[in-house]
Amino acid sequence: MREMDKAFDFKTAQARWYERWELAKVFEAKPESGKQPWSIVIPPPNITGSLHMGHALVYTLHDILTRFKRAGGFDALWVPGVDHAGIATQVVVERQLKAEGKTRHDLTREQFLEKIWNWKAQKQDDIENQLRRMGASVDWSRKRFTMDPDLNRAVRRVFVESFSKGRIYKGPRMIQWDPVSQTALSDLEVSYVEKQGKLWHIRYPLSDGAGHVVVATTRPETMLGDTGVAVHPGDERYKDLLGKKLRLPLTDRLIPVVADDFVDPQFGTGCVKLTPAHDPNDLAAAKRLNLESITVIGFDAKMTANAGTKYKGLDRFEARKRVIEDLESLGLIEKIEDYTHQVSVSQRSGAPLEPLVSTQWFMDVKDAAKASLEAVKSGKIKFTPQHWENVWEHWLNNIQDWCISRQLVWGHRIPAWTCDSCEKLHVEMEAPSKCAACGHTALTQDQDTLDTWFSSALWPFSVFGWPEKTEDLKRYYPTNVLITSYDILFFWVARMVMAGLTWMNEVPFKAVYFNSLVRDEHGQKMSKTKGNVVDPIQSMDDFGTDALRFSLAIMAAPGTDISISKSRLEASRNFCNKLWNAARFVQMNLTENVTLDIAPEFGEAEYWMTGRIRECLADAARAIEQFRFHEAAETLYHLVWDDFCSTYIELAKVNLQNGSTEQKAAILRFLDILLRALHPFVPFVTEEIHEAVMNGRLPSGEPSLLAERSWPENDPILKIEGGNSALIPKFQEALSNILRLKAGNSIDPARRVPALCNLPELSPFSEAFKSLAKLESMNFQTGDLTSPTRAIAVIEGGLVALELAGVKDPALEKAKLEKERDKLTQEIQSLKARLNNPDFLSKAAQKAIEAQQQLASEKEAKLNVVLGVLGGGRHEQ
RNA sequence: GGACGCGUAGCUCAGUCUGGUUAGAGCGCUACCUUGACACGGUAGAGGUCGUUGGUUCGACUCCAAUCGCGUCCACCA
Repeated sequence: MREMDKAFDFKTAQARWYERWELAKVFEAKPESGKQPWSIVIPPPNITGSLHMGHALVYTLHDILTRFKRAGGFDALWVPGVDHAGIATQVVVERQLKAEGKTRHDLTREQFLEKIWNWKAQKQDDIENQLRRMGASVDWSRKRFTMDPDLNRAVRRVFVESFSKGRIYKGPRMIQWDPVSQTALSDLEVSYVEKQGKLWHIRYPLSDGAGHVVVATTRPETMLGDTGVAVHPGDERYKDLLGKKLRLPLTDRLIPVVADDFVDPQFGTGCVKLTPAHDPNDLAAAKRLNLESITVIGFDAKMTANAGTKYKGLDRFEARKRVIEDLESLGLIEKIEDYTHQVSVSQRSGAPLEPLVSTQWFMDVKDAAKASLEAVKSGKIKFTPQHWENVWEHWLNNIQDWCISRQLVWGHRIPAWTCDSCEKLHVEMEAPSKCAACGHTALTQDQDTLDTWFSSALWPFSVFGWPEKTEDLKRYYPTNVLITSYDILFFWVARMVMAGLTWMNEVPFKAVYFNSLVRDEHGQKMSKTKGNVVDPIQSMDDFGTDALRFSLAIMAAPGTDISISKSRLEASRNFCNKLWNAARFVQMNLTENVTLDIAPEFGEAEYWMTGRIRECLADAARAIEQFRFHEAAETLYHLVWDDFCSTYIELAKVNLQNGSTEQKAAILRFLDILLRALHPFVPFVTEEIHEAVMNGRLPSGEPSLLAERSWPENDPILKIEGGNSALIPKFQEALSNILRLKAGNSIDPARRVPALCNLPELSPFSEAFKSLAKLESMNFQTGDLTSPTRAIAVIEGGLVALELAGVKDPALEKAKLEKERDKLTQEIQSLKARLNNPDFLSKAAQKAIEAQQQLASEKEAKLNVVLGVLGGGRHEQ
């Protein structure tokens, strides 16, 4: 039997245990076990990232669920993996190249890819080790990467079939173009930042010389591509201008004045310049009005030849300056206003985007969106918190075709080939050896790759080997729950549901839990610029993984943000230490013959403790099932600290030190149950204790690793009922009143005084009273205890007293009792008022009425006792 | 413009869905205690008219409405 240290040393425990678990393959799914499957897939972290608090939270919750289910008798599977993170990764590696003074164009596609693959291998290792540090009980034998060959096959399959069904198509459309990363983006990857800018009012002269119209714009350089000016059809001011031509300044073009409903006559001058090539609204209007589209800004964000020789080749922002200067010198600027407007930028690169018409691949997701909407409406997928269903509905109802092609090297290459000879497009699983149309053997594969989220969408079934009909797929799909953060509701969750319904004909998960945002100790969003980032790695180094996990879990109330702070981490560390020391105390008092299979001997304390455990385990299990992790953690926290440590161990100290083997066996059993219950939350400290205490005491056939043992709710010891459940709370009340009397009368806690109580049922605890309150004696006698030499306190159903000849402060005691009398009187008054109210009696539930009556009579009884003591007179018990 | 979340103790947060005792926790604070599991501990305390105003109800922190303050998302304004 190893001596336990005075404090839990998490540093050595952590690495040791993860290795042991992994070696024993505790976390590997066991399809052949005959157990019911339970599965969850990790939201694959980007290979660009390193562990932050958001991950730490998600992994903690995943792991609590997975370990809980594993212990609950399920064949629990948590699939780990990482995401290739297309743009993000390429941006990072290109930045590295830049540091070496190179660009990606100095390398061939293959060389560049090789560089990224090497980088990926390193990062993947890092991420996997971080998962291990978190204690994540993932099945490493099933780990996946979104660009694994199997997953690539799934991607190609979806692409090819979608194409053949017409759901994927290629064509020119307006997209958001990132001129820095040189790629198209989907609408979701665009964010809008507020910018202080100007609103330029520009005069466009009428071609007939009869004046001008004024248009307002935030982007003057686009005027070079204007092909019309629109006014509202009902706008009287411009009625006469309809159909007339304007001379577009700085060009030699004539453009028409046209009418369209989308114009707001109230805004600006009520005239809108139309630049169909560089604005989605203008493009839509131009289509309605049959206006042509002139591209004046190219993919490099420089002005094209269409912009005129004077501006051609200028960067768009440089061109803006020049256009304004030129207009000013022509006297065509009517006015310039300060104006705050939203500028679209790439979420990844931060570059200002350019709306451009470009030929890209798109996916029509309308049918899938409808089915996904239905899946949530019908309850096939349940959201926690539920209010995200509104957001879900709104987005899916307004969904647009998804631009899936990216002009990146890193990603799943689009399986499309064009015949070099006849230019026929072939979309196939494998490269065609020759063109099916003309027989030509030279074909060129599309250069583009797919949006990262394309492969992420397939994750819940691609990880199981789809499109092959694998055993894993059959067994573990659909998964039971998805835990992720709400900021990828559309990016990922929606697309997984759409893909799952389309390709598996079944939802990918039955529940979605949206985890909270982790903020700093003042509820501020963490950011590098603010410098308030709490690093999970640092937290684990300082306080231990268990402390980090427990802190996150106990704060994880659904739908609310989490504030992580040093003091919270300390509190959790202290909790782990408390558990450790309780175990240490138990362990140091156990002889070797005390084992878990010895039938325990029960006294009142054991009956009570059993009841508490039973209740708390049921509460905790229910809370976990409902994703109320904070409730589960808090329940167990108080079970350990208040019930087990403060109450039970104190009562059982005598037994623990001098009791029988059977009495000690009961204590051991309780500790064992607590370890099993806490293990999903704090796996390391519990496993470490388990080894130190249970080694050699486990029944034969019981796994020696705590990680393999069962959730304790069905432990036979918990079936034992009996005893008087009210006794221990009564004892606690009596004890704390005695302590209060000592403190209130300024008695040195160490000074032993005689005490009395008139509740004989508490007499079995007289030793406990004496040792816990440092009493000289504890006597029980019925009837009145009042006496001028005694300090008295009223408890439920009776009195406690301290013999304090000469020390007692009668005035103080009187004041205290009077205060209690007044409070009780007031409470009784309000209860009586309620109970005398005919409306209450006729309308309230019978149960509520009875509860109030019961309460009133309890308070009255107590008041009587207080009055009796105050009267100093005789008092019938 | 549309939708959603939050406002409870000095701080950070539970509780509100499902109305009914004296509204809880952790940290912090005050006093005392180094007692053989634990000072990462123990005991006793102080501290809240639950943002505001109305309404519903026998009864509101809880339900409804309005309002103020903070935050988020979606759409869009040339």
